[in-house]
Amino acid sequence: MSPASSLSRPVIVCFRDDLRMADHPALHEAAASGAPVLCVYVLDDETSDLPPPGAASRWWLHGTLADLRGALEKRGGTLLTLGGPLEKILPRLAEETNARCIYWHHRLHEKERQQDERLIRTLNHKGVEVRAQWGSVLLDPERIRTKEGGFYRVYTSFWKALQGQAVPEPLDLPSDFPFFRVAPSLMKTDRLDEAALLPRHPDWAGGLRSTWEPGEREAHEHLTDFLHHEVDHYGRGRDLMAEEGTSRLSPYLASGAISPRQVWATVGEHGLNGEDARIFRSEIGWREFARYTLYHFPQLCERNLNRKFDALSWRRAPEDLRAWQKGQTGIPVVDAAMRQLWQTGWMHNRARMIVGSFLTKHLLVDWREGEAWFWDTLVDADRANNTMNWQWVAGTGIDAAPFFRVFNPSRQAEKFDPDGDYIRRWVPELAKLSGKALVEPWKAQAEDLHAAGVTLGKTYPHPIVDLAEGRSRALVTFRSL
DNA sequence: GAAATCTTGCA
DNA sequence: GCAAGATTT
Repeated sequence: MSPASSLSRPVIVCFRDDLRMADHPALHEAAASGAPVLCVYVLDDETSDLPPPGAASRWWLHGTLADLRGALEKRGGTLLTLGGPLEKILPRLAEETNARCIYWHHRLHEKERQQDERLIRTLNHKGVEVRAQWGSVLLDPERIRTKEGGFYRVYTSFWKALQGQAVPEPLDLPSDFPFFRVAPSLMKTDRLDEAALLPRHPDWAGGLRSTWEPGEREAHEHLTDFLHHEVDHYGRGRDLMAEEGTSRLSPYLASGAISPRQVWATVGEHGLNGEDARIFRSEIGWREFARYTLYHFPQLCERNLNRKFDALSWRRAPEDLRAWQKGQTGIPVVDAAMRQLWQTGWMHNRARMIVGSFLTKHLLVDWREGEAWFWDTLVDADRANNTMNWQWVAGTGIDAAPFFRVFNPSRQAEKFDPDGDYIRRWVPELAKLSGKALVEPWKAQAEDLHAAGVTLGKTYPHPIVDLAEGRSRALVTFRSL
C-alpha cells in the first residue's frame, strides 16, 4: 500500500464518558495524525453484563451528545451516534470506512476493560490499530501506589500521594484538522434521536429541562461562575442545602463535558490557594479516589468492600423503600431531598448523605437498593462515585470508622437548613410550619399543625420509622457482626 | 472528644 | 512490630 493511500484512510475517535472537544487526548492524537477523523458514539443497551445508563442520565446524555455534535458540525464534521452492541458496531464501522486506527480513552470497570481488550483483539485481527489513553481522570490509577507498592484504601493517604505528582496540563482544542466525509447511507444509521434517550409517554423531563442545560460551554460557565462567587465560602456554603453553594459540576463531569484536569487547572489559574479552594480541589480528589477505588477493586459495585458485612441481614421492606423513593417517609428533610432528586435529577451532597444514612441505617435497607435508585434518577449518575459513596454511607468498607455514621436527619436539617427553606421548597404541604414543627411535625402541637393546614396521615405522612428506634436497631445489627 | 478498628509509614 | 491517623457524627 502506498503512503498516499494510507494517509487517506480515516481514523476513528470513539467517544464514551468524555463528551467534549477540549482536553480530549484521544481526539487530539487523532487530529494530529493528519488522517480524516470520524467521531462516533455507540450507545450499547444490549451487552448484558454492562448496565446501560439510567433514565435521567439518558436525558442528560442526549443533550450532551447533541451539543458535541453541534460543536463538531461547526468545524465541518459530525458525531455519528450508533446503537447496538459495541463489539459488533465498532469493528463493522471500521471495516465499512476502511479505518486504519481507532482512538479512545480507557474505561474503569473490569468488565469494560475486558470488553475493550476483546475489541482490541478483534480490531487488530482486521488490521485496525487501537490507541488508548487516560482521558477523564487526573492521573493514571496505576501510578499512585503505597510505599509497599499496593493501593491506597484511605482517602487522605491517597490524596497526599496524588498531590506529590504532576497532574498533566489540559490540552487545548485541536487546531483545524480534516474530517472524514460520512456517506449518506451511513448517516442514515444515526440513532441520536431514535435511541430512546428522551422520555416520551409521559414526558417527565420538565423539571430537568428547567434546572439544567447540558453542554461543554455551559460546563465552563458553571465552573467560572462558581469560582467567582461561591468558592470563597465553600467550606461552609457547600453544606447549606437551600443555597447554591456547590459547583453543580457533577453531571458535566460525569458525561465528560468538562474534565477534572480542566477543573484542576482553572482553579490554579484563578490564583485560588485559600482554604476554600483547597476544599473544593479535594472534592475533585474524592471523585478521583472513587475512580481509583473502582479500578483497583472491581467488585465495588456488587459486593461489600469489607466482606464482614456480607453477613448483615438487610430488611426486605418494599413499602419502606417505595416511601423513601417517592419522598413520603414522613421525615421532612428526607422527603425534601428525595423529591428534589425526582424533580430535578440532582440532589444536594449533604442531602445525599442524609437520605443514604436514613435508608441504610434507620430503615436497614441494603445500600444496593439506594444505589440502583440513584443510578436511575440522577443526571450525574456515575458508577464509581455512586457505589463508593453508598458504601461509605452504609459503612460497609470504605473506611474504618463507621461507628457514628448514623446521621440524625432532624439534627442535620437544623444544622444545614437552619431557616427551613430547603424543606419548604420541596415539601410545600409543610410550608406554613416553622422551627421544630417543620423539622419534626410529629412532635408539633395540634394547634400549630392545624393553623398550618397540616393533618398527619392525610396531608403529610406519619413517620414510617421512629428515629430513635431505627437508630438503635441499626446499632444492634451492625454491632452483631 | 468519645470508641472503634484498619491503614500506612517507619523502625 | 508499633504508633499515628482516619471527611462528612
